[in-house]
Amino acid sequence: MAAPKSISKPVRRPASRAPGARTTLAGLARDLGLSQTTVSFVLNGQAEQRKIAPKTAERVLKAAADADYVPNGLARSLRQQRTHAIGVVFPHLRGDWAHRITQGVAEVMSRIGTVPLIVCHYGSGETELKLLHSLVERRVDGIICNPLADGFGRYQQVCDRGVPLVFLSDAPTGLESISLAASDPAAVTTAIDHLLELGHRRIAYLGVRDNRVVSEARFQAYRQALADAGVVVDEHDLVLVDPGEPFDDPVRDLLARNDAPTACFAVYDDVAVRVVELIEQQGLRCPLDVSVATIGGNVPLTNTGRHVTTVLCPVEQEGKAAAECLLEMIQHPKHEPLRRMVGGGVLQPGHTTGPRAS
Amino acid sequence: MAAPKSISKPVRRPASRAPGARTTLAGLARDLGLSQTTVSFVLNGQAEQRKIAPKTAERVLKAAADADYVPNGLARSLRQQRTHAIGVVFPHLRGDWAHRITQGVAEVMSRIGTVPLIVCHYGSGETELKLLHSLVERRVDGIICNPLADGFGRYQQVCDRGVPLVFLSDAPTGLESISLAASDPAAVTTAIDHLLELGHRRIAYLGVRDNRVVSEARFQAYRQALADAGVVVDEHDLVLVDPGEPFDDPVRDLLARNDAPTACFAVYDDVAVRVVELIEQQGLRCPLDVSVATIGGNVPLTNTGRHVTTVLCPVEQEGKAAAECLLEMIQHPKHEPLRRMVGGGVLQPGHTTGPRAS
DNA sequence: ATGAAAGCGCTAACAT
DNA sequence: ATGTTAGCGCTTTCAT
Repeated sequence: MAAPKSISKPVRRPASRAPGARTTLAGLARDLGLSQTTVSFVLNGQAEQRKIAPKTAERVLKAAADADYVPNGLARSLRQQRTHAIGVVFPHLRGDWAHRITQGVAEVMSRIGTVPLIVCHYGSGETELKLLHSLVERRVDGIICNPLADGFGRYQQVCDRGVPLVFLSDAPTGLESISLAASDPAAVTTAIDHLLELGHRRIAYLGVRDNRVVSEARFQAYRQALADAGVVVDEHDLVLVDPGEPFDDPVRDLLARNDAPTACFAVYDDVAVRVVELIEQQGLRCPLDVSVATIGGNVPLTNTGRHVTTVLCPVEQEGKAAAECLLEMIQHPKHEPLRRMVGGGVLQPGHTTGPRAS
Repeated sequence: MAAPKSISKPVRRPASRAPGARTTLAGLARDLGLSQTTVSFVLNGQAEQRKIAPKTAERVLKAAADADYVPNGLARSLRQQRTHAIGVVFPHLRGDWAHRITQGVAEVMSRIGTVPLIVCHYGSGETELKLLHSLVERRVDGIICNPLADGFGRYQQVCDRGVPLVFLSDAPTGLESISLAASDPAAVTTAIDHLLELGHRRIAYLGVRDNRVVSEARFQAYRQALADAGVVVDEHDLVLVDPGEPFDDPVRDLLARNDAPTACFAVYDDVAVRVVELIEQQGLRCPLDVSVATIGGNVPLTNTGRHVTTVLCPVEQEGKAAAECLLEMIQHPKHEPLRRMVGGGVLQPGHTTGPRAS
């Protein structure tokens, strides 16, 4: 019989033990002279249920507190196949939009002890892809995403990999297989109809070529609303700038024309605010010379004395709706894609007038 | 010799196999007739280094792609003791502040393939505690946090648990042991001095009791700047509202007084914007009747025709500085606490005047 | 009322 | 050039 090479097997550490060595469940159990099972049960509040002796439970709790034990969520999630985290993917965090959305999301998710992890790709599809991949790798329980117009492949991938996905606010055409929570696009119609009712027939469109589906959808709704009213759109009244590009020059050109439009529809409320400034800088009055309408409620200013008519969107409700969709999908996989439209879009008038008699 | 109970050991599954069963490294290796080691090395781009036959490497890559293999980040992180994620904790996501901060953070972190996971507690200390705990449990590599004034215990805990922590923007007194990246508080002094130079002696303070250290710090800097100039502050000129509470009434009262102040300092730029609106609503002109100064650069409007003097903060730089601090701490633990002050605070004048001769 | 042990899916030190 | 294997720290079934 060959002599054993060594009594204690050689220990192989994945890395040199970090100096801030953390207490583990095993360590705790060893110190207490108990099994991991018992300690685990107590720490997860199952002491009663598992008939652990109250004295034992108490000892465990005390030891855990003394050692400042923090369970390793990675190990737990790996074992449970559940992270109790979701990803929320935004193209930007400007204005109050992301704030209000996530507030709605957090409210719903806190009910099941799930934390929304927010990521932001600043409009870059490449970054978005990396972030989505990272979230999938991290095995989040689901993802809420405000989609880019050209990201279909990425979103499909997420779904194929089995991660529940809900689109937020935007309704990418061609991906009806993915759930969606959004504001009713009727809000645009509300705004345009309001201007039409005031007598405007020349309503400019101020938009951004920002690669977002909502931009396109709003543009279409604008055209449709005018078409429905039998109004022909002058192509010169369409101002579409690239993201980041200032509105200054195109808007000035627009206003300087002899046949300048009598009203503007701004695709987002921050655009509206900027346009009002430009109008006033041009020595024109708002709404007397030019009326401005928009969709929003994200820029606080639009509701407080700015000369803009806003169709207020219930943004938090959108966040809640998205979160509820996702919850449904997490709890009952194998679902038809859900579509939740948040009504609302309340006209907040009073800052628009009819066109001046010329 | 006792007969073996069974050829194949009983399999114990933690849960019923999810229907969307995912490919694992083991499965891939089995299908390829290779060891996990080989597959792992190839998939981690160490094929060359480990002298894997190019043909083998190719086979592995193809199989992984075909199976749409996504590595399990939980398992990887558990093993490597590294998540390649950091937490970024905000009290709110309003305005452009969080957007600009995270842009700076992301820029730095992307260099080392680490993703910033943003969380938001909406000003609630209780929620903040939960979020910090969750991040620690999830074993993020570090945390950047814009602290609340009463959260010392929570932050100390994070540090004690061995997670690198950097404070953002705010400088909690009494926690000098924690690293910090912030804007130079000299910005407040710049603003106040500017107003003093214009001849103002009655400079109101418009602030929020929002539980943030920066609010307190700015308030103190305001008092100090005036004290240094030998100006006595009228306690009636101090307007401090609770978070969420509107400024409308207190500001109207302030302006309606016979001895109304000739200038205002607003603690944040969104406050400034609101105050200008209120001033104009009162039929006063800004800056002719009342000048307004603030610190910021987060509300786009302040720089575009609003009648406010702003000391512009290089917000992205603050984010970058915080991220660089954190990086340093992650890569070299056992560090003295770092303090990085971002200079800047460029006076953007032109919208403030001296007091009117009375 | 408590414990033993089998994994979750991956990495990496150590063979061969 | 490729394989074996011991964990990372936890949950949970089954046995006692």
